[in-house]
Amino acid sequence: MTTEPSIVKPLDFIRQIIAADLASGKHQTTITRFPPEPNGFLHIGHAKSICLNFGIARENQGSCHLRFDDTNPGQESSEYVEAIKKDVHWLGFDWGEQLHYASDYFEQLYGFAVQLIEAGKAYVCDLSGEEMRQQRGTPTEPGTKSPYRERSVAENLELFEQMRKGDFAEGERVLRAKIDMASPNFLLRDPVLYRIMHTSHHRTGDSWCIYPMYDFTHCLSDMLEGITHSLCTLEFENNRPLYDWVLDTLSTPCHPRQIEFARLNINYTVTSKRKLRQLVEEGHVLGWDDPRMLTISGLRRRGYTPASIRNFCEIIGVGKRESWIDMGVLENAVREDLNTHAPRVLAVLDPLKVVITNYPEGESEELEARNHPQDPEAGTRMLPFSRELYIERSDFMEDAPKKFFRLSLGREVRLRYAYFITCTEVIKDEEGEVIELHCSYDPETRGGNAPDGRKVKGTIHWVSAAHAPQAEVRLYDRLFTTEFPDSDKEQDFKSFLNPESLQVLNNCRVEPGLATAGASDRFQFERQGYFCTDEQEHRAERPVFNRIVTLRDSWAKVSAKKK
RNA sequence: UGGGGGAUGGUCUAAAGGCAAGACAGCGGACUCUGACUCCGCUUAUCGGGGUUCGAAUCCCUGUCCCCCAGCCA
Repeated sequence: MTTEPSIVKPLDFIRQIIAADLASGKHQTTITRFPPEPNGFLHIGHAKSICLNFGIARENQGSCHLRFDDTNPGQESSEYVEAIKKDVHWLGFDWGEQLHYASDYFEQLYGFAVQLIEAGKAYVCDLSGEEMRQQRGTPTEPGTKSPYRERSVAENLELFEQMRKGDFAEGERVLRAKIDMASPNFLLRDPVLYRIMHTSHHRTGDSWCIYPMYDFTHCLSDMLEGITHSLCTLEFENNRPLYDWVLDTLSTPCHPRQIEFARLNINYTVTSKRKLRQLVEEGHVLGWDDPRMLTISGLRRRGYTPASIRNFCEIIGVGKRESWIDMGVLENAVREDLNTHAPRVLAVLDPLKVVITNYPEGESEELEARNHPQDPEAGTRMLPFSRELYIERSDFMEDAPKKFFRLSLGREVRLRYAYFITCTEVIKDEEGEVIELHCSYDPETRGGNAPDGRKVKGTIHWVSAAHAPQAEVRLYDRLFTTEFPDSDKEQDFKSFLNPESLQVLNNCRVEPGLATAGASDRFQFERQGYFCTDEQEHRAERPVFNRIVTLRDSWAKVSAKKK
């Protein structure tokens, strides 16, 4: 990955703050962090955060820590930890030595809690969750103070230690900060710092039965790691006063600055870990890495390149207003990358047999084809040609309009890199379905050009029937039928699932070289789109391709408009 | 009826008191052995109302609309 300093891009508001902090001498370096909770797979929204945090660190020769925010053991697992590490690496980022877990700080965090109690700034509260909720107040009315708020330091210390020892049942007591029950910000109305959970943790096992809450853990973890800028999404703006309160109250040696930015939203999909998990667990998709999911692993399996995702994250920018990015922007990012890098091949997805009646039976020859039209260095390959071919069913039309630049009875087209052919006869079955075409070819046009200078308007792709391996091709469409599936108050987002988001084609025919393609190899099937061998299921005996994205198709636009 | 944020073409992002710019989408055209790519052109925006100023997207006042906050989730 390279940074291009040639074009001076305006800095986003976060980079401006960081540049100012460096310029003023407030900081000598920049240390950021990406802090996922290991309770699910990363999605495209996380990619934005990853690119931001790791990108900023790289630009400033600082570092970016990968820290797992693993304070809620019921939800979390080490499978998620491994998946997340894999995804961050795949995206092209490296945390070096800076791999951390909030659970590494449990002992220190406990010590900070004790300090807070000693300072009279925290207390053990016996209220139940329901009671606490009732006493929290409303936006306009202050909450009521807990009857346990004025316990002595000694009693709090004793109780907190008992909580740690496991003397209480789950939910029986919590540790609360003593701030202000009348604050207009609910988060300052004596928030819970620790709760009792008799649950094993994926890293600390059963050594703890009290677990710190996010607001207590996150700021202190940032502080312990010397994070300079703690970047998070907008919904944490209300948490910032609490973030600052904890660090100020404990007079910590450093005080990272929390800055909030707008999370990424993309239309026709959901970017919420909770909802993605629901799709997986309820079987609406095949797994976290289903190619229709905008998880990092789904995008990888779909065939997206890391560079295209990074580029996408750069294009969309970083700001503070809530925004919805059009799915087309993501698709365009991968097209742009693949257009320059993906080798071109011929593959027929919906085969229609063509017999070249004037081509000798039992013979074949090889024709040279370029691997990339704009890149001569990509080289060439040889394609077998013979009397029986397959073309795309949609490239033939019996009653074709004038603007249909493809095959029709009596019309001449070019077979890419091969010959001009003219359709002479249409063979149909009893139902009237076209099952075969008879065509004649012009031997003079070998390679694709006519010596007499005559032109054809259309060029279509083809494969030689005897030489083309059969393949499975999976076509993907958007997962949801509506633009904002999760913003409907009445209807569940799953009711907008697109029943046609996956279409499996079993009878595709591809050019011979594709059988030996490796796992996750990407190609452009000419005139159709970009495809990728499936990282799990592709085999030489049974090639499996996933469609990454279609090519732009202005003919589809024209023909759709006429309808 | 509290507090915290936000409003620039259809969408996203710039412009830091001085020509409202770029990308995506859309439309039209050129080119073409991919109806791809590429190239050219075009349509479309500062939430409303006041004010300050030679000059306001930007500063001030005011109104409107949208998002977030009452988990022992993060």
